[in-house]
Amino acid sequence: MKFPDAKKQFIKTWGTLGSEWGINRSMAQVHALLLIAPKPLTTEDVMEELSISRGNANMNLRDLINWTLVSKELIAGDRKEYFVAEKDIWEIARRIAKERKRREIEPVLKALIQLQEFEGTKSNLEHQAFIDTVGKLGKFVGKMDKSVEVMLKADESWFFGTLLKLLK
Amino acid sequence: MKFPDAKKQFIKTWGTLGSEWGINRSMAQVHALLLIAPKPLTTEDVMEELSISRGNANMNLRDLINWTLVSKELIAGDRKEYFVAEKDIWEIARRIAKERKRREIEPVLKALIQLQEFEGTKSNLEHQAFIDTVGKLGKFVGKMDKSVEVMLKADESWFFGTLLKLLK
DNA sequence: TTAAACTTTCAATAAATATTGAAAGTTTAA
DNA sequence: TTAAACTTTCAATATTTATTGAAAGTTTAA
Repeated sequence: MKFPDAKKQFIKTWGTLGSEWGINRSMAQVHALLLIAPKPLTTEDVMEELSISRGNANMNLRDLINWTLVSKELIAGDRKEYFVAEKDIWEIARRIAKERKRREIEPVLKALIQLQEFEGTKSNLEHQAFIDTVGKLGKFVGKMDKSVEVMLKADESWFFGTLLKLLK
Repeated sequence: MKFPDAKKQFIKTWGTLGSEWGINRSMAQVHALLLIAPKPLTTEDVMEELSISRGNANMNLRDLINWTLVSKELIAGDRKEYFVAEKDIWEIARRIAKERKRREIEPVLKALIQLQEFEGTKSNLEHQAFIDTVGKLGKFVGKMDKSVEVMLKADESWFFGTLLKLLK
């Protein structure tokens, strides 16, 4: 396989994964492109490589910066903005985990805890099933949240090495 | 908060989480409804409770069955099909993990391994950056895959117990 | 200042995805 | 058998989400 095809294939694969995980396909593709770029790219580079519009490239780059997966880089003597992706895979995983925890797990946890205030009637089957499920789900999501915290504090070799060895 | 509101709130919360994770909002809502149902529901029950069409209810129930999160239940002397959700939260998590591993992680891993066949030119910066990133990503996704395998074999108290104890 | 170089915004449009509902298909009781 | 009871399918439609591109906004060099 020649380089241009390998590159296309990689971008496509990452884009597919992104969309399966609720992430905009273009955003995942811009990320893929930057992940394999040996040097900072401009908005124009991204537009050209992925055949997307300026607005699209700009918005997705901005989103990637919000996710802290990409940062702007200034190059002396050039007015253009350049972009680079974080290349350390473990660091990427941590940043994604951190954001998803904040954006998704925490609000759900909060909602579930709030729903635990519902008291209901002891003799009412529907009420009891609700209380039971919401209680168990709340506990579970709480543990998930704590687990992500552990992962955020850990370093990669501890996480994959020590932990997984202990769990076997 | 009264029961009907708590119920609505729960269904809404679960639906939102679903759509953030690339799952059809209706499918997540049908799941939520079944999770808190004290007894099996029919397609009609689902249609009515969620104000969705017969076709929609049917398709989402079928999808949930494919995910092994819901099963059909026969009630003697009744021609209708009834549906129940798995209620054990750890079991739900395992089944989701199992399916996502199979549908998403494994194909990406396969693609990344295949891309590692690309050899490239030593003096070519682009080639070297590509090889480096794809190699590291492949290793990482491989570890993720293994971790999910561990989780699938573990039981809940072992998994969260060990993990969370190590935090302290 | 000014104007060129560059970035951002956003209303219009396109594309993707979900939903409907009626028709076709299947099963069962009589 | 048949027809009622029930489930599934799928083309049409609606809804949501992503993309475009030109205009507005910002920054910088001269």
